[in-house]
Amino acid sequence: MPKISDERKAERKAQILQAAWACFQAQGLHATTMDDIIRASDLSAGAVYSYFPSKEEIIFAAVTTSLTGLTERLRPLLAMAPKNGPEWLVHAVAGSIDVFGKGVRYDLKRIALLGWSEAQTNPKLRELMQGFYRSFRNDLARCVPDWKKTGYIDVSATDEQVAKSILCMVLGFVAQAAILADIQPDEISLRFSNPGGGL
Amino acid sequence: MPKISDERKAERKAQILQAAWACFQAQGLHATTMDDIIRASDLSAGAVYSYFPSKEEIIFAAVTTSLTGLTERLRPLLAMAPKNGPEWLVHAVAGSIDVFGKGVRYDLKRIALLGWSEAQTNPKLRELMQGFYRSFRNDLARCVPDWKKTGYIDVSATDEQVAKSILCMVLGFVAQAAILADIQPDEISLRFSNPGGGL
Amino acid sequence: MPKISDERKAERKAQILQAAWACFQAQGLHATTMDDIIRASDLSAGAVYSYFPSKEEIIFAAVTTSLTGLTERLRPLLAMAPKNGPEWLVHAVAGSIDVFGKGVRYDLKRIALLGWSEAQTNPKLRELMQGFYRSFRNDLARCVPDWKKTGYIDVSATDEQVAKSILCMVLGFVAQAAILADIQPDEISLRFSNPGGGL
Amino acid sequence: MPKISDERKAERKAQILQAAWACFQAQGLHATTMDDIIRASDLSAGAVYSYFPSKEEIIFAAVTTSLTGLTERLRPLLAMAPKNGPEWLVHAVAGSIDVFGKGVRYDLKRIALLGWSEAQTNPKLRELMQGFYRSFRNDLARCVPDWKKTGYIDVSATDEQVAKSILCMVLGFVAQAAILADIQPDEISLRFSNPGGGL
DNA sequence: GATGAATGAGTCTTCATTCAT
DNA sequence: AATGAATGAAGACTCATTCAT
Repeated sequence: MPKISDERKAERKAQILQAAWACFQAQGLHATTMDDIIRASDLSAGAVYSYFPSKEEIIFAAVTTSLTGLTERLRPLLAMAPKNGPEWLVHAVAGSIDVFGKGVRYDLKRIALLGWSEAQTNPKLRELMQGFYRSFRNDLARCVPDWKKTGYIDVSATDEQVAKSILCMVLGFVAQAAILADIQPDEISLRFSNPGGGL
Repeated sequence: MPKISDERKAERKAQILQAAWACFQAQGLHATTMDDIIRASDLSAGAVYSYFPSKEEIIFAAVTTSLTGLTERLRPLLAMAPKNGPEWLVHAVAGSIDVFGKGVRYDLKRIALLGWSEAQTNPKLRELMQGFYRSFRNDLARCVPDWKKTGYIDVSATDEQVAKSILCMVLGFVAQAAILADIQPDEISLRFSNPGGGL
Repeated sequence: MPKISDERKAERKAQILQAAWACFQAQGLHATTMDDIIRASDLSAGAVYSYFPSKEEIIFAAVTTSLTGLTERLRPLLAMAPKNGPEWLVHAVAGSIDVFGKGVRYDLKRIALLGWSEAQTNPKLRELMQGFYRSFRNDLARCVPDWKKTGYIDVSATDEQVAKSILCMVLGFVAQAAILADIQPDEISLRFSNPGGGL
Repeated sequence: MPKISDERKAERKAQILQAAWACFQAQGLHATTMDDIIRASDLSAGAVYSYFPSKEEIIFAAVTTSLTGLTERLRPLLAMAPKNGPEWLVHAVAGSIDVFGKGVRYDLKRIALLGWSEAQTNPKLRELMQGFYRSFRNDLARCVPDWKKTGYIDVSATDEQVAKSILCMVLGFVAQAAILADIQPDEISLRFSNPGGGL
């Protein structure tokens, strides 16, 4: 076999990653054996290992890929957020997460929980994830001044606190949808007022 | 040898569970070996197995214990919720989760993620967890009519949707605190109004 | 099973080591698989690994044991060397190596070559071996003054050079016997004189 | 494509063998993978396999080459041995081994040990090696009558025994130099007399 | 009741060799 | 002829669980 092209290489990597995610989703990160991934990817052990040096790297690459894909999808939503308001954004983001990978039987919400859990004990993964969520939260914070001007949200909270609160909403949606499986993106309501200004 | 008393038995079980959680938190559910738990609990393999028939049962019991303990702590907060409003409740619940087990180096937030993840592939655990969160959400829903009367929240959302939204807030706090470790319970803000009735 | 006694433990270790040597001698250090050793020692994989943490440690322990056993056998010979002369010592040492382990189908000469080879790339083993041979050579050097007095050997060579030369003889016997298998300990002759003081 | 010339073929073979030795010396025979050799020889896997059918054959060819090269170097020394005496010969042979391959970072002494070890379990290699050493020893034996005449050595030892003893010296030098790395060819002394004729 | 040594199926990973291109 | 991706059997090691003492 002559040298394989770079595209073909990337294709194979994607093929392995997709196989891996299918296994991870069905059995969990650790209960999935390399043999499962190897069989699911229709390759030999050696072939898989020529693309990824270890199971850990497959997990890392799989999470990275998910996070990168999600970033792409969130970018346009964030661009439209300032004029559409926070509730719209939460619905849009939650909706985007909800349908992510639906065509290929891939539930990003359930998979996110696996990643979060793994990040608790895997430093490299933890850093990757923190980077992603911090960046997203910063993007959120940058929308807040506009929202305050339009009167969408209470001016007394700092931009950062608002961003944290909205991230809570999004992460909470993911968790609740993954665990209880009975919540739709547009069911989230942000209509909390503050009667009399008291807390 | 004299039969062991029931209290002694419960004590031992608690001792094992505590050892297990310490390991789980440090290494994750699957990276923790029975040997780790056995050593940490200062018992013999046989002894541990006389209290729990398998590692899976230890995990299940550990989660159950956490959930039960949490339920106890949440009960009084839920009782005070109708008159204190939703933001107070979110702060109170998040705060309660935040300090849970702090005395014994036990971070409920991080551990919760492990449990959520495991519940994705372990049906028994999934059911347990669903029961707990559904019940909590129902309790929340029962507070909503009062909040609507007091004007705390928008009347157009159903009670269930409000409960779902508040649960998002709480679960999201847990996830964000576990992953980013830079959010305090009282930073969550619910002060979103709805200018012009739009969206 | 209750706690095992220290003697029983040492016995088991010896049992494993003996099994390992049998395999090593037959197949070489690297061609021997852990499975070979496990089967030969009539234990389970887990049992073997509870006594030795890795194959490398088994190799190291096996070499150490051989070297220790040999040291014991050489001690009395060295004590008698000053009065019996160098040729006697070479014959005695070579003879001792020749019969070492003959009862248990264990040829120290052939095994020594495996160890020497391994020491070329295994630093820990190399150090162990260097320590052993250096110490032996020092013992030899301490005999030389007596030999010089008795006229056994040429006074012009330093004690250390004589020790090196004798060690050559012994190591050379081991190598030659292992490779050609046609040399007896007492065939080694040291009767080289130096006519006319030349060279 | 044009057929490759025989010289080019031999060149390639030598290139592979040299690469192999470099790896063998650094990592040992078994720890060296075909991939190591392939990379070090700057050829493709297929190319290497077109010159040698297996790793074993590479090892065999490498040893053969070393032995052949050594034979060439020893021939003139053996021719001069009868008139120069045994000690001169030992120094000369040891010296020749010592400098062998020094230009190309190739330590014949260390490599010899790898070969000896391998020959313990590889019959084909064993035979090759036995042939070489037997032949060398015969050449030595043929020098002995002259040495006896000149009074260099004791007449009571058979020619074969003297040859064996000298081979011990040489092999022992190789082993000692490879293991302890602190002996020079001319440090070997053969000046052992036999006071009073006693053994 | 308690102990902890033993089990052995199962895990990840490597690597000599082949063969489609 | 040459390439190097692919194969897959085999290797070292782990660990949940058992059971003889």
